[in-house]
Amino acid sequence: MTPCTKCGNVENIVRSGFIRGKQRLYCKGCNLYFTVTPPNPAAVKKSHQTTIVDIARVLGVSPSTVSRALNSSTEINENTRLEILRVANELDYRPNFLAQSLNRGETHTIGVIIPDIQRPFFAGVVAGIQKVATEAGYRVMICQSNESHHTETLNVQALVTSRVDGLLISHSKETNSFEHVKLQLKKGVPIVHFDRVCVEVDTAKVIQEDFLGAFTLTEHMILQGYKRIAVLAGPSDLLISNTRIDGYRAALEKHGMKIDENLIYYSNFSKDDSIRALDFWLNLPEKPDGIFTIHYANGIELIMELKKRNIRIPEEIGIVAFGDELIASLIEPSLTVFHQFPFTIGETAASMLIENIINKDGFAPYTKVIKGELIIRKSSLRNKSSDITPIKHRF
Amino acid sequence: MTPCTKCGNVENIVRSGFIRGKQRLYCKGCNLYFTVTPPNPAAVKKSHQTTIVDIARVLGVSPSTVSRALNSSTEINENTRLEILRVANELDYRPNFLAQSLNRGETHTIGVIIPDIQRPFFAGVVAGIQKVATEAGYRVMICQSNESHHTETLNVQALVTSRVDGLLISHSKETNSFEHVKLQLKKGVPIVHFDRVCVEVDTAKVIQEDFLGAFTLTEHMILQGYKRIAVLAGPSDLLISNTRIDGYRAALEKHGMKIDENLIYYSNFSKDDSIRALDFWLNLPEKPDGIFTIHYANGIELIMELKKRNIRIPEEIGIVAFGDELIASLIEPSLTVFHQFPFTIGETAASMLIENIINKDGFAPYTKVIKGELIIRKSSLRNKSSDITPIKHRF
DNA sequence: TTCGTTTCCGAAAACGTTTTCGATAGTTTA
DNA sequence: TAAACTATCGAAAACGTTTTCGGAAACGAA
Repeated sequence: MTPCTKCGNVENIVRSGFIRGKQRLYCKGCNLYFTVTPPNPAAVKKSHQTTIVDIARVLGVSPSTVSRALNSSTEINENTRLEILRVANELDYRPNFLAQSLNRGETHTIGVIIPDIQRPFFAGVVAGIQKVATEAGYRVMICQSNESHHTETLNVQALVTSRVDGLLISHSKETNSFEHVKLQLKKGVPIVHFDRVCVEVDTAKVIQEDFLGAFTLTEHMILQGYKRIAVLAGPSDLLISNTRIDGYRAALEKHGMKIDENLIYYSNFSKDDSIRALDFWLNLPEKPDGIFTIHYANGIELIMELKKRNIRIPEEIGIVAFGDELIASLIEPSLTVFHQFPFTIGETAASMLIENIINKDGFAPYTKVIKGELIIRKSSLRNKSSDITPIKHRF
Repeated sequence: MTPCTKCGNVENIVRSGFIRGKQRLYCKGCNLYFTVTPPNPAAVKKSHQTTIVDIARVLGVSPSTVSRALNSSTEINENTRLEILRVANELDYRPNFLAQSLNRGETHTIGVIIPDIQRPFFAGVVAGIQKVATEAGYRVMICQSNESHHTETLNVQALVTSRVDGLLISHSKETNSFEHVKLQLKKGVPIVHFDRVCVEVDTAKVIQEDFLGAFTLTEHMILQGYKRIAVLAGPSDLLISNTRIDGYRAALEKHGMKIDENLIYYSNFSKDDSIRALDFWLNLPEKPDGIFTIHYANGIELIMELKKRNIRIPEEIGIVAFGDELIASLIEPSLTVFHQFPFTIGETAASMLIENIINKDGFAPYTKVIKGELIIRKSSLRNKSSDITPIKHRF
C-alpha cells in the first residue's frame, strides 16, 4: 500500500473517497488526509518572460533592490544599479504591466468610446487622442458603441473593469439616459465628454461651435438670397442636433424670416432618411430652395440624389452642411461646409482627461469649445460678389 | 524620552540617525531600531471598488468561496452561491481585471498595430477586428505607427509590456527589418500579419489578391485598348507594392506588350509624389495613355490634377487604382478600382489570431487570401461593349 | 455501526511588482 | 572614540484574484 506522507507508516492508512478524480487516503495515526500524486515526470518549467526575481537570482540580490535599480531610486548604490541594469538588458527584461498596475492602482490607460471608428470624424478624433496620450505615457483602449445605447453601456463596464484611469465618451445617437456614466462618475472615474456630450452630467466637455456653425451656415444662405431653407436634422434626442437647429432658427430670426416647422426633418442620419426627407420637401406646396444638413454625409447623399433627379445645384436647390471631409471638396459641385477639426478635438479632450486624472481631487469640470470655419464652395454659391468672405460672428 | 516599542524602557534608547526624514532610535537593551511615527490622525480608509474580500467579509466566508461562486465552480453549494451573487450584485462588484490577468497569465486583450487609423482602409480593418474580438470576449488595443519604423518598434514593445495575448500587425511603409517581431515570436507571442505582411517571418497572414488584382486591372486596361500603361507604385521596400507591380508585368507579358521601366514610378504615396510622377511621365517622349495606381488615394489625386490641367479622362489618359472608397464612386469621373474588403480582412485576421492564442502549441501558420473585385467605372471605360463584365481570372 | 464516499469550504500559495520598515556596515562628528 | 549619522540593502506586506490541497461534515452502503 501507499505509506503516509507524514509518518511513512502503512498500517493506519484507509481510503477516503475520491477527490477531483484521484484516490484519496487518510492516515489514522497522523490524522492526515492526502492524495497519491504521480511524481509528474515532466515537470517542465514554463519558459516565461524574465521577471525581477530572475534578475535578483542571477545577481544574488533581493527583488526590492532590483526594483529600486529599475525605478532609479536614490536608495541604491550606483554600481549595483548599473550591474542590475546590465543584467536586465541582457535578459531583455520587460516590466509586467499588470503587476505594476495592480500594485500602483493605476493602469496608465485611457478608455475611449465612440459610435463608429469608420467615420472620418471619429477616426480623426482618435488620432488626436492617441497623439496626446502617447506623449503623456498613456495607452489608449478604443470601444465602438455602433450607435447602440446598450453596447455603449457594456463598453463603459468593460473599460471600468479593465481599470482604465479615465474615460473619453462621445455618446451614441440612441443614448437618452446617462445612468451608466453617472455611476462611474460617482465612483470617482474621471470622465471627459466630447462632441456628443450630455448636459445632465457634470463632466468636463469638448464641444464644437454647434450653434454658431449652424448660424453661420444659415446666414450664409440667407445672404446668398435663399428664401426657404430646410434642415435635415438628426435624432430629436441628440443634443448637438438640437443645438444646431437652434443656430438655424436664430439666423432666420435675426433676418426676420419666419420659421416653417415643415422644413425641419428629423432623421437618423441614414441615407434612406435623407431621401425620404427630400421626397417630403419636394412634395410640399412651397418647396425649399436651400437645404442645411446637420451631418455632412447627408449633404453628400443629397447632392448625389439631386443630380440623379436632374435638379440643378445651387440654382434650384442649394446645399450646406455641418462637418467636412475631403470628399466634400472633391464632389461636383463641391459642398459648402462648416469645417470642424476632429484632430484638435481629440487632442483637447485627451489633455483635459489627463489633467483630470493627474489632479483627481482638485479638478473642476469645464467646457472647451473648438472653433470651426465656414468654407464656401459651389453647392451654395449663387452670388459670388456679396458673400465671398466668411462672416465672423462671435456671440 | 520615547520608550522602546518592545521593552517599553527608556534608559537604553539612543538616537541613531535620520531615515527618510524621521528621527530614528535604537534600544541597546532590545537591540532594536525603530522610528517614531506620529499616530496618523486621519487614517482615512480609501473608498475603493468592492473586492472579493469585501464580499467575503460581509458573509463571513473565505475569499476562495466567493471566487468559486463568481466563477460558477461546481465545488460550491447552490444556496451559498446565490447568496454571494446577491451580495456581489448589491455591492456592484466588478472583478479586477488586472488581478485576474496577473493570476491567469492572460489578458484577453489583443494588440493591433496599423500605420494610420485615419485611412479608411485601416479603420475598416479595425472595425472588423473589433467585431470578432468582442464576440470572442477579447479587448482590443490599437497603436499607430504613423508609417514610422521606430514608432512601430515602440508599439510592439508597449503592447508586449501590456501583456497582450497576441499581436495583429500591418507594417509601416518604412519597415525593412523585422527583428522586433522575430523577437516576440521567439518569446511565444502569437502574431498575425495582415495586408502589409512580411515574408521572412513565419507568421499567419491575411493578404489581399495583390497580384491578381493588379493583373486584372492591367488586363482591363489592355482590353480597353490602352497601349502605354504607367504604374504609380509605393516605396520599393514595400512588399504589397512589388507584388502588385508583378501583377502588372504579368498582364503586359500575357498580352505581348513590352515593359517600359520608365513607366514604373516609385513613390511614398504622398500627393506631391503623385504629381511629380505625372510631370515625369508627361515629359516623356512617349507619354502614357493609362495609369495604374497602387493606392486608390493617389488615383483620386491624379484625377483632380488631370482635370486641373484639362486633360480628359479617360480619352487622353485613363486611370485605374487598387483599393476602393466611397469617394472613388462619387468623384467625376468615377474611378475604376479593384475593390478590397477591409472589414473582412480585419475579421479574418482577428479570428486567425484568436485561433492561434487558444491553440498556442498546435497552431501552424497559414496564409489566407481575401478576394477582391474589379469595379469598372468611368475613369477607364473607353469601349463600353467589349469589357463590361469583370474578367474572372483565378490562377 | 463503520468504512468508504461525496460535498462543501478554508488556508495558503501564486502571479510580479512596489513600498514600508528595519537592519547593517561604514563614516562623520563631537 | 563613542555617539550620531548615512548609504545601502533585505524581508515582508500589499495589490485582488485563482487554484491547489486538505479538512470536516454529511451521506451511503455493507
